[in-house]
Amino acid sequence: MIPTRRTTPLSYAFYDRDPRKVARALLGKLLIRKLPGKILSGRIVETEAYLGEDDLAAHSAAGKTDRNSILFGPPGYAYVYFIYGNYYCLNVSCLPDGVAGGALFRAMEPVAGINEMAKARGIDLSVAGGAENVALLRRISSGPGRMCEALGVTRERDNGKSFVNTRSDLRIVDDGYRVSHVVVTARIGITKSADRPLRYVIRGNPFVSGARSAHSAQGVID
DNA sequence: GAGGAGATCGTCT
DNA sequence: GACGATCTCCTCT
Repeated sequence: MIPTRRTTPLSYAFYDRDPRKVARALLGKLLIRKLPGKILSGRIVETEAYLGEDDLAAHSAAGKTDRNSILFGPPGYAYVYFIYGNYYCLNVSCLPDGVAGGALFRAMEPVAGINEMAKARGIDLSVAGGAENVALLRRISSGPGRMCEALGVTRERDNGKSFVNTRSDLRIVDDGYRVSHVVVTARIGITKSADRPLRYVIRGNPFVSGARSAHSAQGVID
């Protein structure tokens, strides 16, 4: 599924709105990491919306700190945080400067630079049927921590980076791919405000994360 | 295939 | 000092 169509970078205005709309609209877009001499990319298949100060599960719920200040800044910037001593998670800020909100990238389908991303994850695609083995490909970027590891995203390197600036090495583009059905479920891995339907996944896509809980979670088709 | 628990450390109180 | 927007390994069925 190499993108051959013309791609359009998402604009500042795309992110300058309700995180629920942004999270929903991000599905099907291409997340691109430009590295010297190569490009890594994947199609976004799963996101979550975090609404700001009135959403107890959001990092911004307790107010602005050094850590979460990006969420309170202008839209279209990367908010990267370190979690559980091992993993990074990547968000994009939403809503106007001064209003907290963001969308978390939870899973993507590998599109380009697959071998590099697999290598970064410590996955060997040279085994029998590796490149066509969906179970193996899932392990590359089906989960927030996995995505970041595959794309080499770290807080030191990417926190506060613009998704809109044409010189940024972290971009999101629309290649014309259209999502037919979106399933909306409760968010994963949180305890506060855990029942709010703010997780968005492409229905039937094998690359979404949380397969265990996803089977039992009640989803609403949007 | 499903479920449980440990690893690991930055951030906040 | 406690907790956490996770992942992987291990065990059980």
